Order: sequence, then structure tokens, then C-alpha cells
Amino acid sequence: MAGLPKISALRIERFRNTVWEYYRKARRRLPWRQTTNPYHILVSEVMLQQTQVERVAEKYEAFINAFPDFPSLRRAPLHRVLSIWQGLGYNRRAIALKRIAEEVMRRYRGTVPSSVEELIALPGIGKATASAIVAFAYNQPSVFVETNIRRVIGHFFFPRREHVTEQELLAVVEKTLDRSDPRQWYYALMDYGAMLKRTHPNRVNVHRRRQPRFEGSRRQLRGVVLRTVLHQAGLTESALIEHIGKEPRQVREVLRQLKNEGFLKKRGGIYTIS
DNA sequence: TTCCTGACGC
DNA sequence: GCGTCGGGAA
Repeated sequence: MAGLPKISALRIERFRNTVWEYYRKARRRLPWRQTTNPYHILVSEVMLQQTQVERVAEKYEAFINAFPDFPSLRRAPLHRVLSIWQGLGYNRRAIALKRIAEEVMRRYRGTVPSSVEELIALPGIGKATASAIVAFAYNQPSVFVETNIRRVIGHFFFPRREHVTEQELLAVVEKTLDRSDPRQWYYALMDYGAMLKRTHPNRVNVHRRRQPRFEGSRRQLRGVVLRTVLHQAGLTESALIEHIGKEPRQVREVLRQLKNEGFLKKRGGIYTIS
């Protein structure tokens, strides 16, 4: 357990001023920042998990237009949700969102919960996303770290440190959090982090596991299989294997996997997406 | 190759 | 704690 860093009040104030000043001049006008609708904010936060802002911006509007509220998302067929999701990656998030719509309607009567504990209990929502929703939808001073915040805190409070633990980062985030307006503060913090990424590239002070190569991977095949069933519903297993033209054994394995995860259904030897 | 407003099962 | 989950862009 590393000792908590002692940060003077003066240093905190200077840090806040720096971040606020940058935000005043160069804040990003993102579509999900123009709303206070908790559902819209929840959707954006799930989309933004491990996905660049620019790419989410392209999909967000289409998704919100197609499914403007929990009821419309809940009753939408999965294949429609997945086709709008196409290109965002981590397709299981689309399934999670549908299940969230189901849960929120049933258990919370359509109102997004405002506590981190309740939010974490929803599928596809972990600590970071739950805290972000609390901050952005309800303007509450929750404490969380994501990649932009990590970069900012590392830059100002742990310079030339090779590795900084999650605990250390959270402690500093909590101390420097401007509770007068948590929502705007976190927007500002993350915008500053996005700026640092451009001005100080490859200065990463957190250990990150590198992903295996995507080309030729099973995840790539999963994407291909899902897209194929999406566009060519009602094919048998052998027809799918023929159409996809990859290792039959691997395609079969992926089909079984996708079926178990709720992407596909098989009825009478025919694969569909409900 | 690396990274991206992580979550989840084991 | 480790593996897996997408896909696009730089």
C-alpha cells in the first residue's frame, strides 16, 4: 500500500485552474454532452468503453434516433440493434444495452438508477462506467479513473513514474475533484487528457496488457460470422460455412459460442438473430 | 503495432 | 490476476 500523496491546497487550486482554463478555451462539443437525459448518457458511456470518441460520435446519433428511450430499445429486435451497432466493436455491449433496458423498465420503472451500486448490478456496467453515469447524468461527485483521467493525473502528480496504481490515481482524483460541478469537471479532465495524448504521445504510466494480433484471430472471425448472419439470416450451418469460406471447425466453434452468448438462435438447423 | 472514456468469467 | 471480447485509425 503506497502512502497517500500529500497535496497542498495551493497545488490543487493550481491544477484545477489549469484544467478549467483549458476547458474554457478548447472543450470538445460532443453530442452526449448536449443532453441530461440519463438514458442517452448511459448509452454513450457504454459505447465509449474501449472505443474512441470519434468513432462513437458517428454511431451515437443513429442509435439514439432509432431507440430514443428504454421502451423502444427493449422492444426492438436484437438484429436491428446489432446492425446499427456494426463497426463499434465489442458487440456484446449491444446485447447488454437491451438487457439494461429490460432491467431498468422492470425494476426501476424506466428511471436510470443514481447510485453506483445499483448501476454496477446492471449488465455491461462496471465501476468506471457506473461512476461516469452518476457524474454525467446526475452531476454527483463520484470518483473514477479512465484512460484520459489516468493520463492527466499521471502527468501532473506522478511525472517520471513508471507505474501508478489504481488506488493512487483514485486518491488524487478524489482530492482534486471540483465538487461545485462534477459533470463539467470530469468533462474538463477528460478533455485535458485527450489533449495530452496528442502533445505527449506514448507516455503511458500504467501497465497495460497488449492485445493479441487481430488479423486471423477468433475475434475477427466472430465479427465476420455475426455480420454474415446479420445480412443473410436463415442459413444452415453448412451454408454459413460455405458462404464464409474459413476453417469449418472454427466457424462451427464460433457459431456455438455466439449462440451461447445470446447473439444467435438456432431453430431447425437454421441460424437467426432475434 | 498501438491504442481506445472497460467488463466479465475463470 | 489473466484471457477474451471488435474494429478502425494513426
